[in-house]
Amino acid sequence: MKVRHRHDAIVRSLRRNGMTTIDDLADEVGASRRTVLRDISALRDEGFVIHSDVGRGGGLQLDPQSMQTTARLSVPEVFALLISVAAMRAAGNLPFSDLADAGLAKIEKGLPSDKVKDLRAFLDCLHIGQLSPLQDLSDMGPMDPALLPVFETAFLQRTCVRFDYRDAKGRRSKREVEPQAMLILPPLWYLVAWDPTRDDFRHFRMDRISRPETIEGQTFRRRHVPFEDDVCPYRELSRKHH
Amino acid sequence: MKVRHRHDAIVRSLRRNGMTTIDDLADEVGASRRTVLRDISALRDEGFVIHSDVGRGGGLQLDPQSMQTTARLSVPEVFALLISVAAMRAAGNLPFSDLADAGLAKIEKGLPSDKVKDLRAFLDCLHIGQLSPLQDLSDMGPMDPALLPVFETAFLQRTCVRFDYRDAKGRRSKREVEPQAMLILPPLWYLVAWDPTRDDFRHFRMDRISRPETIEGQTFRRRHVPFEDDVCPYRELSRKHH
DNA sequence: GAAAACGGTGCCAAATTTTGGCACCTTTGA
DNA sequence: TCAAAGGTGCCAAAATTTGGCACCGTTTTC
Repeated sequence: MKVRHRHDAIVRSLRRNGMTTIDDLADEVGASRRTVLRDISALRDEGFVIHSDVGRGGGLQLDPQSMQTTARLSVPEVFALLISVAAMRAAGNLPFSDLADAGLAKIEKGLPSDKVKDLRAFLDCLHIGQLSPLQDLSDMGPMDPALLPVFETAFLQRTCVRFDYRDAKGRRSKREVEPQAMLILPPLWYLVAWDPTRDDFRHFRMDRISRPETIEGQTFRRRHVPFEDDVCPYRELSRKHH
Repeated sequence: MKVRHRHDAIVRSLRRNGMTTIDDLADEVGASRRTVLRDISALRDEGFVIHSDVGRGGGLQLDPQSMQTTARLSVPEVFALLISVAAMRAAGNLPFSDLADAGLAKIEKGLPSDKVKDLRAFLDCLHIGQLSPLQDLSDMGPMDPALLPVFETAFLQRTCVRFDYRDAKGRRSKREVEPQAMLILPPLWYLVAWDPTRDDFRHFRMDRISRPETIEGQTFRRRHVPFEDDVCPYRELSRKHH
């Protein structure tokens, strides 16, 4: 029997019986007394609160208050948490990131609404870079509020997107691209997209995009976006865009 | 690395990259090609839908709609999430902080009250400064992975900690201190601790700490750490440490 | 048509983790 | 005082996981 399953069995038994002894548990799950003790210890590490009464007539009791993670989070809340943790990881060298990730994975799983999946698909394409100390933030403009819904659709359903773009020198152009990823270099947001007419990746500062719209019925394949680890190979490009 | 964690890492990577090859995955999670293949197989058994394109130019793709299982959030995971959100709020340039806070508040309600008190107490000890543009990051070393569990225990249970420290001039010393706060000046982390033998606060760069261990049974009282608002009065000190 | 870049399988020895047994400790109720 | 309870440290045996290796079948590229 797998460890995981045995742990589950122990928790179930504790829930059911209220009070149990280690030997009974060992008997029930078919493991040795020593192993059950180890399991109990592991469960405590995981956060289960298990009271133990030592001495004759004693036993184990699972605190029913422990491990209640029945939090019903709203979709925007989960979304916000996801971004927090992604940003945290991107900052680098932060302890506990793995734990936070693991926790979020569980939260997600507890919220099986379609809307969450939509947002998640959107977030899957999110790359968050290091804060650039030399960044010039002065010309960061507001983002078009229509962007988010359009790109949500784009990332979830892989539909192409059309928009107007104004580059660093103020030149305007019309684009039709395949959105492949989002790149966040706080506080700037970029869209990384494959441009079929140029047959190459291009990236667009989100606050320079206007009049975005979904191109109905025109879908695309995902490509390998050339990111290396968490380091942003577009650093030079983004600087150029400033 | 535990199997379960590797599986999570793989799912995360698949989500992030959209399209990946097995060799890339193996590289990323630090396992062999064969092991990753086995993991993929296991994930498929668990219900994840992973499409594979064989042949040159092919790769793996995770169906974002694919199944998710039940949730069980552990206290350390909530702990990690709290830190993430606190860090993000301090960074100041990402939206959605309020939402993330609201979400976490809901999660907290599900935990036993004493745990929440501990978590809050820890958060109170977390000070996150602004990124200094002039920061010299060149000598930031890797943190000892043993630090995390030791300091988690220290902050949650108020146990003293023993470790070796190497200061800016390379001098080594042994320390036994009471961890009072964590100071984050991205990307540097400092431990702010009361040193009983010196009868004063000392701070330690996390990446210069080695061989950390919990001093079993020796606990301490919290003290008032002399921070003012979110500004770090140790700025000079930390610079001295660079 | 050959080579290269993909995913995938079977097998086995080595590495790693888990397990069970044992001795022994402390606490508690009868 | 004794028996029944939880708990720890240690170690060798058992089980599982891992990493090579050889080899297959596709598909794209040259």
